[in-house]
Amino acid sequence: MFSRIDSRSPTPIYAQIADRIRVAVAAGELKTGDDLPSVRALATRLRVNPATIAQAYRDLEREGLVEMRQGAGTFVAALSTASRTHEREAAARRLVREMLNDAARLGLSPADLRLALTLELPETK
Amino acid sequence: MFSRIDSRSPTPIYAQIADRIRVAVAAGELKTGDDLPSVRALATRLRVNPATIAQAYRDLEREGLVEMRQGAGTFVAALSTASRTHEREAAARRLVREMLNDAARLGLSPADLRLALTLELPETK
DNA sequence: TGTAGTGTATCGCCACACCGATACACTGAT
DNA sequence: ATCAGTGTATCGGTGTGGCGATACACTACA
Repeated sequence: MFSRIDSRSPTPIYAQIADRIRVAVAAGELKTGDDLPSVRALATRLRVNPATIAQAYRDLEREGLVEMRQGAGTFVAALSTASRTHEREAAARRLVREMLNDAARLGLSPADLRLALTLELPETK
Repeated sequence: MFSRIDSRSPTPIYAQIADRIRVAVAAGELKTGDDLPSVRALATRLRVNPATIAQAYRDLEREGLVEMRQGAGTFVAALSTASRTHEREAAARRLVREMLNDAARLGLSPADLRLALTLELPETK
């Protein structure tokens, strides 16, 4: 699951790890109550510092995706699929708003974005 | 034109300046051949270092938006409106691709994005 | 050809993000 | 009550980006 960790990537290690877990949860590979590898175990496996793993887990906890229990471990949080989709919608809207901001900073109009979207965004059936 | 420069903003000063000029060009406030304030003039006006202004101008030059001529000044580049729109389209597509990347990193599907777009993106007639 | 005005180049300081080393604090099973 | 296993906290090194100070190089115009 954590085969590809690139310490020379511009995206920091803790972010790469958090990303992996986010998609695993979204894809259903990780379910409510599943335990993640311990901070130490994953750290030694990836030859990385425990604090780095902890930072990834902490980010996920702030998002409500996992729950860290000192002394016990880190587990996928018990969220209903409803609230989970709600979270995804909120995240998607943040992304879109961010893109709109960037577009405004560059002097691009919503029409410019619409054109680009029809070209780049995969069709959904 | 440069009334609002916030040195405490997370977006660096040179980027704020470049942004202002980009939207001014996009809005037609600056036309081909218009000269921008000199590096020094703008630097003293904004109480900022000349190198900071130069960096903003250099970024705009790499984008092909302005032309810097040593000893002479900095001018809005002579681009056809056709190539200008082409540039805008390319920039918009970069933004969209970047958003798609972020979405993938977060485990969001194109469908999630579509929903968010219908909610956040202003209608265009 | 001088000079005022322009962009250019280099250096150094500062803040901040990333992350490794290390020690601490808690929990649960035995 | 112990102890192995868990998360937590802190410090420090390293790299990088932003940007100020300062000196340099070029150009246009009188």
